[in-house]
Amino acid sequence: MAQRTLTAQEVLAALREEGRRITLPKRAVVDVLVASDGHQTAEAITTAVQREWPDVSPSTVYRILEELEEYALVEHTHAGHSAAVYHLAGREHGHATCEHCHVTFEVPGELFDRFSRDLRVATGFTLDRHHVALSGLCEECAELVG
Amino acid sequence: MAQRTLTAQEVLAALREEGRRITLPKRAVVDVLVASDGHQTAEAITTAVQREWPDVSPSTVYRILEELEEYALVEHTHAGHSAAVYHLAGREHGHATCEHCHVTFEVPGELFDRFSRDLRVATGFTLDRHHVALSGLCEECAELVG
DNA sequence: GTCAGTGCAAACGGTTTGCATGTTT
DNA sequence: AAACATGCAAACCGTTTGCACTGAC
Repeated sequence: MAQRTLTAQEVLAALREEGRRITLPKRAVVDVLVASDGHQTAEAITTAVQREWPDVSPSTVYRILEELEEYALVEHTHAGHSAAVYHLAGREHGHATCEHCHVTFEVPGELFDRFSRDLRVATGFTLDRHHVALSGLCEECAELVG
Repeated sequence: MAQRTLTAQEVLAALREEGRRITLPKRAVVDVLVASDGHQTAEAITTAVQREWPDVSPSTVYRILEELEEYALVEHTHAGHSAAVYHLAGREHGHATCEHCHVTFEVPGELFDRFSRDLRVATGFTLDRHHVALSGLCEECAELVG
């Protein structure tokens, strides 16, 4: 897996190489993903795209995100009951979502290594550290909420 | 936190003590939870209840589960994109859901201890080991899927 | 010109809610 | 009798899908 996130050009080039067409909505979605380089819901991505291109529809954004995931250019993560968050593929990491402020943080992949091994030995379960976010409280909210 | 799961009588007694009324649907839901002692979706609980009491409605089951959670008699856990699973409060444990067969397993609480500490030290994040299930592959599916 | 990609609107699964009725206390 | 709890149906949110049209190649 790559050690840095991709650029817009790299993402579009990869799509072209797979024989997919490059369209305005795709450029817009990729631009939003690259610009924010964060973990955003499909709705947030749609809103950001629509600021510049108001008639790009939510369903198109979902289809584009799905297409990007198919070629491992984007990944999504689920956090509790809330909407999935999407981000460019790149650094290997896990996720942790604050139950109070609902922000999703990255967690360095190495932190999972020992836990992942212990878990497999004890239970036979192979951890996918990426696809579901850990749940809990971020530092600020832990102080507030107790 | 208690070290064993509750009995139906204990659950109903706790509700009564809180001034809630004991109704047929509540008895039925609690019976299903006690009988299976597993991790079930609201839909599965509803179906089980309806085998004996066909006109208990799904919304009532949701409301009862919510009420039981309010008094910490039941807990629910999210696993990826799928429906939440509910179970009686009791043993302290985490959850792991197989991405392939969608079964949710319990993970002994102690397994999380070191990871939880490392995570807090490294990132400031306080893990809630219960509310979101780990994601990955169970032993059988890992063999099948690779 | 062809076909992948799009916008729209409707459907979806899981869950919540408003309201009139029924049942526990 | 007075709350509280229920059933039903409709609404909800995030997401997916069918369809006719548009625009990249």
